Amino acid sequence: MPAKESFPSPLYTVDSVLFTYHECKIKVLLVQRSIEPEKSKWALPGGFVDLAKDETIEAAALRKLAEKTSVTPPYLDQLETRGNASRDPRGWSVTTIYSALIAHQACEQFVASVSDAQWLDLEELSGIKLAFDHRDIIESAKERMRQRALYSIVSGYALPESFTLSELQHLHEVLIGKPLQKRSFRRRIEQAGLLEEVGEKRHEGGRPAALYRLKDISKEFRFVRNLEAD
Amino acid sequence: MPAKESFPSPLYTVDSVLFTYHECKIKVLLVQRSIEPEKSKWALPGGFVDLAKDETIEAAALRKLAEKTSVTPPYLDQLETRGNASRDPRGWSVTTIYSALIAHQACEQFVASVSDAQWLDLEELSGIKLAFDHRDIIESAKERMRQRALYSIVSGYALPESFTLSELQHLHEVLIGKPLQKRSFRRRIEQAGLLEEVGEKRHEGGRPAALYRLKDISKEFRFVRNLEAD
DNA sequence: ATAATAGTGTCTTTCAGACATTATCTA
DNA sequence: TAGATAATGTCTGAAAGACACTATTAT
Repeated sequence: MPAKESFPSPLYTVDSVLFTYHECKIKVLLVQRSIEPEKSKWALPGGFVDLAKDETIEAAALRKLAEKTSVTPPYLDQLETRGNASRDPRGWSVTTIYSALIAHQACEQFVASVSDAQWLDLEELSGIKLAFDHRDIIESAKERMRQRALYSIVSGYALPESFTLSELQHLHEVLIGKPLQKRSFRRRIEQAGLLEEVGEKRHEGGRPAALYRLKDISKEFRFVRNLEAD
Repeated sequence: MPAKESFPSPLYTVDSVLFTYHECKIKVLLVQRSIEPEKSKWALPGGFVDLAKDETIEAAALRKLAEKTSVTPPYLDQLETRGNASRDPRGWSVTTIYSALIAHQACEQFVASVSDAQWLDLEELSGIKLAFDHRDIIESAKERMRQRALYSIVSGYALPESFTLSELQHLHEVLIGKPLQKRSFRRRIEQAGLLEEVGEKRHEGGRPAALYRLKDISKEFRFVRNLEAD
């Protein structure tokens, strides 16, 4: 057995992949780093836990998000934790990653008003310099979102509080990457009673669509059968 | 904005919930703490990352498990990370929890030979003093195992390398907490091609059962439809 | 009326549930 | 032979896929 050791702790941070949906695209919130290392590169919103202020790591993630968006997202879910000797040039570091969703309109103003935060299309990521292993993390968060779209409707938290079924379906189609059967999509949502009707709405031509909002149970609900993938 | 701060790191550890299956029971590996805090209470195998020796947090978890069982488990999966100001009396602490599976026979000898490690029935947990929030963590790992049993057969890694379909089904029944339809269980496994046949085996009375081993694809495979729960 | 989008009817397909039947062993 | 466990046949039922059809609006 080894002798008594001191065990310095690794650096520990929390980061969030905050998604939204706007103009038929999935977007992710990025902030520009103002300090070394990786200064001026774009990164996920996050940072060190404030041991005095934060009660939990989740609270730390929410605090960091609120600093960048002025609001706290209605959906936050722990994704995974990555830790190794090489992801941060400062040395051994660990980060717990949260996946979050918010309506674009809810923080559009605020994000547009600051220069160090922006919404970026998932498609445009390839051209951007990202800090640390954040590109890989976003990829993994995206894949989890895609899987979730097959058996839940939590992705609806990326929409405004009220939305049409067509909007919700289209969001799912973008996430999954292929078209869905309207009948199947609506049938299961109705059967599970996941939505609440609110009013009516007019569109560019066509019959007006009913508006819905997510019931709280949608957050936990999982369909027992997945939609078709690939 | 706050002034420049120092940001002390929280304590960071990795812990594993190592399950196995023996004599029709699910068991979890516990180790007795030899030092304060929570000295002499039973705890999950784990501890601090060794920044010099461990390349990743997963490697740290495996190293800790190997110290207690002498072998590395064939299945290891990151469960969740918990971090708050109150779970450890020493102060702010964070732990990343892995869920692992191993055949009972693979480490039976070793575990039986040391006094500070034991396999404990999930049912017997209520009578034992557990350190920190480990009881709650085990509960959460157990629930995840149960969910997985509905759409995958990874729980088979808690069995010896070769096993019968009846054994695998019974393990699933214990995890899920209710009997399963033999036909449904076998049909989906065969259709997905998750197992490999190996030989024959004799039992206490009755027709001999074919022996199978898990194919590697079983680790990633998910059925699109869950078995019935509740 | 036409175009556009929302919403429904209904038939097919897939796969799990239920349970009976056959197969192969031991005592 | 009976008893036990393994393995399969097959019918039913639930829910998704496919796609045509109707409904309601704007122009």
